[in-house]
Amino acid sequence: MGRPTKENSLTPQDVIAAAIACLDREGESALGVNRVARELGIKPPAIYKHLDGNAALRRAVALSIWQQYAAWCRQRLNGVNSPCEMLKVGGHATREFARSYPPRYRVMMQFQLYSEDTVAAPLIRETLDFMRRVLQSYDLSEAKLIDAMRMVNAAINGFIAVEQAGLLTLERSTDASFEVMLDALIVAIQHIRDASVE
Amino acid sequence: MGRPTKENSLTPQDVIAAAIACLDREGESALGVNRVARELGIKPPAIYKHLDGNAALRRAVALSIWQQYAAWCRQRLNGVNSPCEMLKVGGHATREFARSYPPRYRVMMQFQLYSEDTVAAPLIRETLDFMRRVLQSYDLSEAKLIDAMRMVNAAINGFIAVEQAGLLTLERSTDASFEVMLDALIVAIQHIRDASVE
DNA sequence: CTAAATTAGTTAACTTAATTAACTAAATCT
DNA sequence: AGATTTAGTTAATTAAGTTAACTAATTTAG
Repeated sequence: MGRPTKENSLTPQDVIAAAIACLDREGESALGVNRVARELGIKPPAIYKHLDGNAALRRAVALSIWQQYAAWCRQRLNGVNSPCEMLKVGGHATREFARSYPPRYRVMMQFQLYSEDTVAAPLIRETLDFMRRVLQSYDLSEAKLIDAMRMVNAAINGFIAVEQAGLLTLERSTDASFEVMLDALIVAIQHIRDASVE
Repeated sequence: MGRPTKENSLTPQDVIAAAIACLDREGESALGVNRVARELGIKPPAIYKHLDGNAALRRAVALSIWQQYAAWCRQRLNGVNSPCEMLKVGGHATREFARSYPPRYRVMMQFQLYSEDTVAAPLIRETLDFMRRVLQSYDLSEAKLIDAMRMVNAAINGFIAVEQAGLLTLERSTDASFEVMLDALIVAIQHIRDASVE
């Protein structure tokens, strides 16, 4: 039985969307050519007409999620102007994204970036660039700005990773701990600014 | 071809050690029953006499790595007494462990802890308990102590995760950024201590 | 000291996933 | 209308995980 009409035929975007649907419903192990083909009602080899195998599928999904995350943050940061507020809103936006779509967050974070990667590198750099703009208002030297970016990024994503791994079992609200951390990070940034360069 | 003498027969520990050897040499994808059986010179089904399949193997490996990490940190912290130094030494020890054995670090961190887990939970809790002892000398209330633990843990492990994902590509020494972060965290802890409880 | 019971391994067979190759027929282009 | 493209197909290969049935060396009990 041949192929359906062209209008009904799939695009790489359709495949990626189906993969993300599987991912959301069944977790990372569902992110495979066979599972996604079943989701789309086609046979596994047909996937190869749109994306070159499992690795390419994973990569395309990760890039798509990075874009979703960028849009998610952009929307929430719209209209926020004070650097301190931007940092907090950005932190909450990231955590909210991770809590809304845990498997997407995991795939996004596990994505291995190779510096030669001419598609992924600019996308991810751009996504993180808003943080640079936020921190720029703290009037830091270039090296200190990078240090601050790395710290904030590490703390926020590290918190979320630990939280999602189920390692925050102590008797204390994780929401409150996160809020306290964001405040403490702002103080830490100021410390980096004021520290003498050794 | 029956079985070898009992003295030559394998133990679960042997299987775990072989699995970690595969992991170190070939990365996470080598962490499977078949690959490990080949490493040991036996057939895949024989693994099941020692560990109940792939999931159990992964779990046992993760727990073993947690223990190695605990020993690694204990050794480096031996003799260090000032809380500030302990925090820094602990941070460096963790990063050094991750850089020495990247796949082990990844497996350890990806290990999903379920609170019902009566074997893993105490082990991991105990491993992180030294941090509690360090922070206790900062004289924090219980809630603040938990907040500080979560922040320090998040920042250190987040930094390492981002570093290992290859996302630290900017023109700035990652060693220096890490050092700056540890100093800033100490200030952040003091801020948590001094902050009024809202 | 022999006979029974254990048990660490085996082989054989099944399932599922990824992948490649060869094929088919609908849609498009001249 | 006929040639070409191409989105799908089926068939076959490889590899991993798993289960079941078997085997023979070791241990243990009588």
